[in-house]
Amino acid sequence: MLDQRFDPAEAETRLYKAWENRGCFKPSGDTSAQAYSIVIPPPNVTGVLHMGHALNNTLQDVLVRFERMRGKNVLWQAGTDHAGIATQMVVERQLAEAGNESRREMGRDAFVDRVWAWKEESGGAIVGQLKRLGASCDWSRLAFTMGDRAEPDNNMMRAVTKVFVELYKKGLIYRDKRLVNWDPHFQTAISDLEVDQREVNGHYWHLRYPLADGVTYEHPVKDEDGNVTGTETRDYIVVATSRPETMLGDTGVAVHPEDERYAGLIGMFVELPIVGRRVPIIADDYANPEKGSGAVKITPAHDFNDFEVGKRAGHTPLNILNATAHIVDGDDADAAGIPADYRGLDRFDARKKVVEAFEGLELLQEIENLKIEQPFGDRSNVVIEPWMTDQWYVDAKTMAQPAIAAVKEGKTRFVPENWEKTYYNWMDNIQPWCVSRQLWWGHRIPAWFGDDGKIYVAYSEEEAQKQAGRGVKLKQDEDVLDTWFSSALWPFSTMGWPDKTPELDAFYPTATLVTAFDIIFFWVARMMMMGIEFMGEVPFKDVYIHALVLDEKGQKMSKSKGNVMDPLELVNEYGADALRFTMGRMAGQGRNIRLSKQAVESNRNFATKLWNAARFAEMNECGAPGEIDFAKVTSPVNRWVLGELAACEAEATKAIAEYRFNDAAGALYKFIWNVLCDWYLELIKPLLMGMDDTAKQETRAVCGYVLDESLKLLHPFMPFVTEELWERRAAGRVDEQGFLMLQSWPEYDIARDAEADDEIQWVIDLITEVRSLRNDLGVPAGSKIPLSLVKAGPVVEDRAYRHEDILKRIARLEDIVVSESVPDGAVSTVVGETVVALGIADQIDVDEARKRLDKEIGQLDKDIVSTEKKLGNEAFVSKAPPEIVEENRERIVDWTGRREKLKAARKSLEDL
RNA sequence: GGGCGAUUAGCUCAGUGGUAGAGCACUGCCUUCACACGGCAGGGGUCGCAAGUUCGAACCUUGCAUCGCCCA
Repeated sequence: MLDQRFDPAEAETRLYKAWENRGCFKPSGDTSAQAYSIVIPPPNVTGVLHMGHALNNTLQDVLVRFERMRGKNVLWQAGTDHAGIATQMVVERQLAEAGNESRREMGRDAFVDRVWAWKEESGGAIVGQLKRLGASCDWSRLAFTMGDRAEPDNNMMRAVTKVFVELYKKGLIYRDKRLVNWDPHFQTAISDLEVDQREVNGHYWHLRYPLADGVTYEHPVKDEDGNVTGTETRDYIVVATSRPETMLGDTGVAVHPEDERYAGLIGMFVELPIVGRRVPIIADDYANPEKGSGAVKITPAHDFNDFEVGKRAGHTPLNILNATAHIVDGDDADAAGIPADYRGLDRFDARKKVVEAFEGLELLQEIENLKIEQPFGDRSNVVIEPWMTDQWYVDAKTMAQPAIAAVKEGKTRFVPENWEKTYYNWMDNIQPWCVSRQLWWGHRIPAWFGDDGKIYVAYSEEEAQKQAGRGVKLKQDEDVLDTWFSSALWPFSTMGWPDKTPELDAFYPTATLVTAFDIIFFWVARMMMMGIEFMGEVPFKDVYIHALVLDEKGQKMSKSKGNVMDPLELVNEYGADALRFTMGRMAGQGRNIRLSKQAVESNRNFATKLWNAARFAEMNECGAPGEIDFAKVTSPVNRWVLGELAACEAEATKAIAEYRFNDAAGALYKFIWNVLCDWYLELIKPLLMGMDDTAKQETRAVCGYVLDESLKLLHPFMPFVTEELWERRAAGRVDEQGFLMLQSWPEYDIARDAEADDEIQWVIDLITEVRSLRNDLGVPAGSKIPLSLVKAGPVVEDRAYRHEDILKRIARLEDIVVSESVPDGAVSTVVGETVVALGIADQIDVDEARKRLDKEIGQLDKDIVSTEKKLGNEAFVSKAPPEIVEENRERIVDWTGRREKLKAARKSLEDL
């Protein structure tokens, strides 16, 4: 006997282990079957499972379980990435907390050893968490972007080296000095995508730069309303800046070429305070006349826009900051003319000192308070500096072209389609991809600097030495590659590339990539470029972009807002199935998911409902019949439910195949709860308890069959409760037939039986109508009442006879008779074509009954009038499709008939 | 400023030209032999606003408003 409820905590780990131990997650290896593969977006090795992962992996698991059941040879490739900065940060923090020597003190090799040790010990906790969720990845192939340390020659490492070397040979990787986003905390370049633009309270300091050579000009003066009232003579020009310290590196002041105020100053010079440098006033469109004073200081070495302006004007950038964001010392300081007392100052101290100096010189015109956008490192949380350094770049612009074409040609398809635009937008404006990072944890760049001043890129130091020739001393580049460089190879490196492997033959290109939109830039684009370049084929056919998971108010979950929901807590409380089904039901295309505990709870209830349906089946000996021959099923209710089952299967199958997860989950929910539990199980109770043995056997078989089939259909979404029931419903079944997760996805040889459908629908309508009347009129729930079918024809009489037991049972009827007229003391209504009379007048408020009828008659009046009006419209009749016109005509006939009968019923109440 | 999207019942959302829907919440009744994590029955919406196209618009077009996200 089944317990009253499913116990997820007990069953989930047990079932998961059983699946894993029997190798259910591995590809079937059936090479005659169609291959289906998904590579997991590798979670960060330092990561913990968040809602985004829960959604992402639930959807992948639904697809993978579905396709496995459909008989495909399925690989869901698992793995994690090494997350350069994040991991290095974790280990550095540990060192600091333990009071150990720092990274720099212990040296590179020791530190990297330490990171590997951490990775082996506590990295990849998220793998265990994915298992809790039920993710059926092939863990035996668990990959890591840096490969297996015990095997230094592993393919993951070789893949990265090969890609770097070959791209370099093709000129698609090069070294360049440009501005990068520099993280002064980690002292490394980071990508645009790792920079958070945050709005913070800041200031605009309006600084007066004295004009050189005694030049003056007339500057317009405005009154409070902004009207120009006159001019004043100025021997300075005002620039506004949120970063006054950068003035030490200014190379000019820019004004808009059409800004009349400053037209006469173009070509003149200012004399920079503090550093005493003469710099030119130039014309450039970048200066915005509307913003601040309209004049903007230009610091090419420390601002991306200024860099471009400086380049146009031919200025040499002056670097004033070092790697830790302190003012430079030495040659750079000399070049910029930085006074001794500024050298070595922290950037924020320097800012104070510059402002004080301007104040002292009476050159500080104004301090404006306002919100400014400031760049922060998403890992370090410090302000990012644009900084000039030598870095390695991938020529993304060139590599993007075939990647763009592949989507245009439909080789890769975005679902939903509109994400193509985001992809194109990003790809069309793609910047050189800076792939070097000043970190120790990662793939060391295979480049060697010779003492001959040349760079040698090679597979190994030996090879580099060969290139350089004897006598040249080589030193390998200290830097490592961006984590995304190796992640970009994921769809083929995880399958063994650069070696030729059976996996690559079978599973590349992958079928689908499942990811959130914020990863389109990070990852999808880069995999496209690398996949096409090295495999000659796109890495995936479909890219399914799913929603973001927000809190119930629609806000992004974040630690600082304190609205983070932990998926594992929800799994513990409600079970993995409940969370998964919630994700599935809410995963509509193009919509974000607002997750609430309540939603998860209601889906847990759904699991309980299913469980209890199985419990009912067990109590009534509805076992597991295996197959059912639809042609031999005779009872209308059984033929009806089989038709409903087949319709549900068709809808669910189509929906999953089209990534409409919410539609699939919705169809299953409706079928199992509203069709199977609400009606079918109720309708068959008399058959199961009755004396007709043939009908009983048929019903037991159909009920058991429909239940087992429901388990199959629901399995991709709710793997645990369905697997548990699969086993519990038929002892020993798993040993004989295998797990539910390995059963074949249903394909039915079942047609809808219109006659059975009509009949059951009539029964449902009658029951519903009687219940509604009873409730509305306050008939006591327990009282049994007589029902008359007035002037019922043979079809209705037949149905009433056939379903007498169930009608009596759930409509609480005393008896059912066919009569010539509405009996005295009866209140009537209409079901289908038939007037149905209930002998309840003595138990109810007759006024209520009259009101109820009046209301419905009134509604019909309105509907009939509006439809008649429509049909009276010549334009409608002549232009609308004939079937629509016909539909409206039929509607009028139906409604009028119904109205007449209701009016008669109303009349019969007059006398009471 | 550019792009994308949203606006339908109290809440979360389906619904892409033909009688406005679901889940949750709410109200009433019911502890009936699968399930109170339940059953039954109800109430509740001029589909953001305006104009247009159309016989007919929640749906198509345009404009506006509000909100969200991404990019600059």
